[in-house]
Amino acid sequence: MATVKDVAKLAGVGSGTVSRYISGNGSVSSKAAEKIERAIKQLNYRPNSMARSLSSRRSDLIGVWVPSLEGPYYHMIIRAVEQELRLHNKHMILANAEDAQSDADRRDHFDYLVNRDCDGILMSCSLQGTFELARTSEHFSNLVLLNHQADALAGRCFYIDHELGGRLAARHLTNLGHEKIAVITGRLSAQDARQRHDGFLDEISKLGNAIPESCVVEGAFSYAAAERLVGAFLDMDIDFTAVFCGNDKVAMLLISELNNRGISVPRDVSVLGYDDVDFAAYTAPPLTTIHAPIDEMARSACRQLLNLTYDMDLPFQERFEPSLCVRRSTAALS
Amino acid sequence: MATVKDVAKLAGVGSGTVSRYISGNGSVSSKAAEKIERAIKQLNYRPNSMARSLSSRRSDLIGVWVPSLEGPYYHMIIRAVEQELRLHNKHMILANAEDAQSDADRRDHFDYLVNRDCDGILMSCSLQGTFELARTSEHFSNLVLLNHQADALAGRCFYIDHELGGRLAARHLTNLGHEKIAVITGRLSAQDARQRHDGFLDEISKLGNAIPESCVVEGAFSYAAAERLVGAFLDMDIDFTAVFCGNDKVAMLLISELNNRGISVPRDVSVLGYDDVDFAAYTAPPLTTIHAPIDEMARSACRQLLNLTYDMDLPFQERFEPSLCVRRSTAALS
DNA sequence: CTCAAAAGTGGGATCGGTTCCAATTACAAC
DNA sequence: GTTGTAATTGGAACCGATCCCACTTTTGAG
Repeated sequence: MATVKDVAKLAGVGSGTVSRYISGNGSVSSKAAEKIERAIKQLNYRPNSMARSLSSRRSDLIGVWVPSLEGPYYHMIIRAVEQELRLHNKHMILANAEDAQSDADRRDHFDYLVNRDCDGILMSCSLQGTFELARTSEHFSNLVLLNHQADALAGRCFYIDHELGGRLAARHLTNLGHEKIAVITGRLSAQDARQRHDGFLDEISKLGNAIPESCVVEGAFSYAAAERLVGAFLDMDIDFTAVFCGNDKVAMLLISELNNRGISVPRDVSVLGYDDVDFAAYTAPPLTTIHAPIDEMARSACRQLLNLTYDMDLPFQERFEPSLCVRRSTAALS
Repeated sequence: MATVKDVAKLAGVGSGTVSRYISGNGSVSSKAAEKIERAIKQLNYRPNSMARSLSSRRSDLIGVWVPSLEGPYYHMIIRAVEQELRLHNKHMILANAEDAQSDADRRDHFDYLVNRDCDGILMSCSLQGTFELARTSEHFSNLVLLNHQADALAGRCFYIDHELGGRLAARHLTNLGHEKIAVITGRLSAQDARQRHDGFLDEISKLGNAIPESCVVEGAFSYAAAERLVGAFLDMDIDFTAVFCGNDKVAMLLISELNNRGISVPRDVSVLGYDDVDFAAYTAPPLTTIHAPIDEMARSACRQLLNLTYDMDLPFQERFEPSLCVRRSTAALS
């Protein structure tokens, strides 16, 4: 493999000139540029990224930490981030903490990124522990958070206004005439689940309704956990005509299990999802859900991380608004 | 940040000794080891990965090329690969060619990985073009392919026996008494889609049935394309009691659209999926499908890539067998 | 106790870039 | 033609590891 020196020699210039030509930092005469260009072509030269990183002290690597890769949610984030980074010729390295059993494990996953000397880190988290993780990290300054609002990280938190999302959900179900509503939330220790929950219940009460605590079920959201949760929920014999689910995965699962028990959606029961993940439009029936602009949020976070890390000036926005997306899993109470 | 030299000085040993201690290549006396260990702790030393890579000429980076990140299929691969690589302290960098418009674009995406000097590349492809891409690459030797069999790459191709999968599908539907069967396949220029298709039709004819060409519909598999495909398919007014779908995404979509048109699954029509992706068990009704061990295949490919690249000796296997997974989207013909 | 083989060691050369600096050249204004 | 400023240049120093080599120490067999 050819090196800068080879190129410099062939082009009859100094190695510094070649470097300047390639990086675009500093001026190079057009005569020299032409000779260098020719030499690069002739030698089929490609800069060595390790050498470049060592010497310039930037790896051009962005670490992405996610708590899980099961289901569509985090995948949508990965997809958006990969695309955005590729646009700027940065590379993503990924750490999935799904198999972590403890905070120490989660830190290991974090270190897996840090040890790679990535220039910045994007954490998609909502669990309390993850934020603490970020806080104590030495990489604090080039860190950006998805799905968490924290004063200490003002300007680096990207989030969807889930409280609003909860309100939209409450209004939709109320507008349809539903009063006996059950709620399946994610872990309320997670900020985003909490906000949806709070927004929903507050709006419900503002609308003159009240949901007894026994109608609110809390649980985790992996497919397996959600399956258990939904089963347990239906066995509780709660009297409801509509269910507000903490995410689309749970909504889909719930519909499946309701069908299984001979209950038809939306004829007998309305089911409202949350997130509007990729498959939400294609279930049977297609999910009415709260559309969360996950993709745009991820892109924004990514752009701001690039700004912070590489002193760029890309446009971004921290807060995103969800919107109601009506399909066919909810219907007016007959 | 502390360097080897700092550690060496503090420990009162040479830098080579520190390096040997850390990498485990070469012997270090227990006395020296102890001093080094102490110094590392005291200085909070962490090796610089770029310097290490430059000097050792290995980046410990594995490139993963996928044609798309839409839907669960490739995500399952990403998830498996990330986990397997992390286990061996390698890092994944990802290139998603979803936005590629041409072969040149796809090559750009490939170069995006190569330019990063990754040590090995795993390509998950089935399209013809991708294989050509791999063939002409200078990284040929440390390349492993998912979902493609090619003689030129014997020992580096990891695949599921889709012909068998097609046969299993044919037998299942035939056993249930279905004769009027429609088929929705992926692009037949892709090897894996072709194999499913061929296996299915061949087995059907072995079983004494025949499917007219007009009952076989070919199309692409993005959600949007699949939606159009399914709509067009249903508008064709084919007479069928069962449909064999090229993947679960299409099966889910088809069920949704059938419901929409007042046709119930499996009462009126049986729908058979393929792949057994993560959500297949949770649709309404849960999908009967051909389980493809995607996860294990990806892990195997990854392990063999590690073997080739880092001279390891991890167990692997090239061929995987699909199996029938009966849930509730198919039923006996009444 | 001797001596050869093995184990352990220090430090310099090296990997392939970037970046700084002093020196040179180009150019415009007068 | 002179001068001052800006553009351009070559090359050395450096980034922080690995790894080789020559050397010293330890080990154990006889």
